[in-house]
Amino acid sequence: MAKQDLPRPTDAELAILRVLWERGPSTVRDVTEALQKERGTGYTTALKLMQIMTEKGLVLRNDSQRTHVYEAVAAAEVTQKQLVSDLLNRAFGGSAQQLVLQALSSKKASRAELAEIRKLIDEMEKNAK
Amino acid sequence: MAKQDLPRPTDAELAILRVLWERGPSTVRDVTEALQKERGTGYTTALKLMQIMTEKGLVLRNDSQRTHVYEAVAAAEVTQKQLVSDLLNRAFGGSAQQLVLQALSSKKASRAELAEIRKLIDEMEKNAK
DNA sequence: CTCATTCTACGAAGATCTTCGTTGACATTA
DNA sequence: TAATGTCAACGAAGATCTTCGTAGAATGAG
Repeated sequence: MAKQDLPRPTDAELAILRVLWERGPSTVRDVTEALQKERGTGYTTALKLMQIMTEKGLVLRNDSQRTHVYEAVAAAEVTQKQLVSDLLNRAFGGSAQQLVLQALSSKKASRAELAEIRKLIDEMEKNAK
Repeated sequence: MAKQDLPRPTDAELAILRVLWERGPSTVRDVTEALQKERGTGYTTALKLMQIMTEKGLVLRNDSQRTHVYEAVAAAEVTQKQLVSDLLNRAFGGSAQQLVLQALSSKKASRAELAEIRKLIDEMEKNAK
């Protein structure tokens, strides 16, 4: 039990999770290099963040080798869903419709994306009671 | 010019903005009472937050009366769009489609809501090139 | 005018976030 | 084995967030 007690990741933590989601299990060096470009993150900074994330349970550390290997505990989809749900409650009063509206208009989706979303809605209507 | 330089509101700040959006221009006392119930926010806490928000430019203060009246600078929709766009970039690599998917599945929308969203997509498809 | 009430201002405390310098352990290689 | 480089651990500094105690100014009642 327990499993969904993961705290909301901070901005810097989320950046690290994104690297882990993309690369799979990685070392501090790997993550640092990935973040070096987009944020200029230094090695000890990434290390410290990943140590804290280990304490929080956001990542898992394999220290059987001298060079530790970290991996995200929750899959991208799980964390993303949590973040959306959180934003939904904090800023939209729970109205998924409003959020979807803002999401679609903030970054105008392509025709193909719209079609995909429409397909999704069809599915949901079928499954809705 | 300038106008969209508003910083991302923190959790506590967002709670205050939600009250201002709902009630319109309000006093510290008004806001405190609204937040007292859902968060147990005290008077000086709300006051301090609103003072900080004034400095940040998130709210406007009318101090022509002894009891100051505050109002949100940005309409709900503007701030919401910013928050969604922000989350989109931080957690979804810019894929609006993925975000919409998570939003719809996290809080299963009602049949009516789904219909609304579908209508929205129809509009967007029409306007898309 | 005096007292009690209501308000804003100020500052500080504790928590969290982010960054990084330093240290000592370990590994590689010359 | 001695020198060099890589790594995790630790602590601390500065920033921001959140809360609230206290003080002083304005207002209204008696």
